[in-house]
Amino acid sequence: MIKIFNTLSKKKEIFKSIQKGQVSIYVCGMTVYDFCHIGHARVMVIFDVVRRWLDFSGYKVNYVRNITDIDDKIIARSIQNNESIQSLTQRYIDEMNTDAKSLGVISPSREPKATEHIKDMLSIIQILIEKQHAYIAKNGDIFYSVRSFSEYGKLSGKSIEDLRAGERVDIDQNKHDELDFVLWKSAKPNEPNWDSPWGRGRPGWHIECSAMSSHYLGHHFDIHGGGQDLQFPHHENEIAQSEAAYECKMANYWMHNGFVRVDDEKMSKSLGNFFTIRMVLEQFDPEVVRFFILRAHYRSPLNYSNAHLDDAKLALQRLYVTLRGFKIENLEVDWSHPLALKFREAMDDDFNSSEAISVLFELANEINKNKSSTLANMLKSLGKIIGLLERDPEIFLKGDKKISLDINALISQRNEAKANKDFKEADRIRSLLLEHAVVLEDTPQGTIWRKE
RNA sequence: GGCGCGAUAGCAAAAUGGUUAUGCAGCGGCCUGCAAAGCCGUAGACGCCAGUUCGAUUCUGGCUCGCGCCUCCA
Repeated sequence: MIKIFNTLSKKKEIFKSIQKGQVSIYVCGMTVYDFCHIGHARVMVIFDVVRRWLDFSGYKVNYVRNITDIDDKIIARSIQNNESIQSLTQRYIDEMNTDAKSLGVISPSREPKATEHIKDMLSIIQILIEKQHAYIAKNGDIFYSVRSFSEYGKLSGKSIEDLRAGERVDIDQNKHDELDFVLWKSAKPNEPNWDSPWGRGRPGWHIECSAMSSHYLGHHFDIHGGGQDLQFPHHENEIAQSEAAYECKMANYWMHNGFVRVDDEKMSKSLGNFFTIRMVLEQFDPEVVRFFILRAHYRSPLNYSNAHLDDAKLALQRLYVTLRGFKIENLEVDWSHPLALKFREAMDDDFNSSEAISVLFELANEINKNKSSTLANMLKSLGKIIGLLERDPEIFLKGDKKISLDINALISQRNEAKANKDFKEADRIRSLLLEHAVVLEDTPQGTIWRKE
């Protein structure tokens, strides 16, 4: 029995899918005009684990994560770069996929692009106009009439009156009401545009998700996810569009992940305090980054710093050191084992990967005590379910970067020195290796090494 | 101004109305030529003030501080 914290009710609810044995998930993905940062990594990894856990739990998962490939920032960047929008967005889609792959994120079932669904957007807009939830303004833009949707604000807990009281800038004079948002922008010179019944133009920000989610998952689907910052206005507006157009509930469960922070401030493009995934991976193993993300609960804020990544690295090393030397072939888990059960209960309880990972350490302790290959097998199998511990421990522990020293030769020399009781020489060699971040371990089976 | 979230040991981070979270770091031991890894033991916590309760870190109220959304943002 899986429980999910639903933003709509602000409570954990028992998950029940619309169709037995199947789950439909829509997650708002990236706007592709730059490299992804660690905040994007968090969304990708968290919903990757959600889909993996649902899949593991026996559901057939249909997971859609969209790509926004047309918006103001993309247009601005394309002009700035003197690069076509098509080339710019494709370039960053490729970069995003590279990052996702290195973080162990399984590709979604579908990754639709906004520009491939203009027709779907136009048809919703048409319905909204017919149902008088949208209107054509004097300048040709089409706006959604927020006050026409009585449930507006139900996701984010905002009331229309409070919003009016807020400080808003640059109110578009074409709007009937300052809260209204744009569905379709009439064409402007030097901007990409598409044909529509109301003249050429391009879509507003929110309509693409209403269009694509209904296209791939239907008017009513199970889970809608994204970063906390999308709760308002983006997801609120999606609900307004979809539910007004189709007259049914859009998604049963809304999931929002917490922010990545830097020095207790939200990591964001506008603050400029972001670290791209690419930058971080220059210093840290991608699995360390994934582990770092999953070690915190998905709804909690996650403070980013090198020290915290170092900490995550040491922790993950412990698990791999534990796994070292075991031959693992069978990946079946014995779910009657108390620790396996504890892992499962943690994941069932709103995807508590933090608690689930703590179980991995409890297992590691048992394995180190008893050298149990059954438990080692369990450790690796549980890790695999959430996309961790899948590599050969030797490869993780030794790293894939070339080391300029001949480690094996130096180990032999040291062993010779040790045999001659020349401990000064033995320690000199060990220090030399340590300067290159190579740590030696003398075990009953001989001397082995790993990267620091 | 409106709405919401959080405050856990040196750091990070979960759960929980009474029983060891977990990882790193610390201390004492075992192992080792010495280390490393591992094991055993140990210390250290629930922002402040009230209330409910036999008992609260956990529930309720107030306060303080921090953060987020209300404008593009995962």
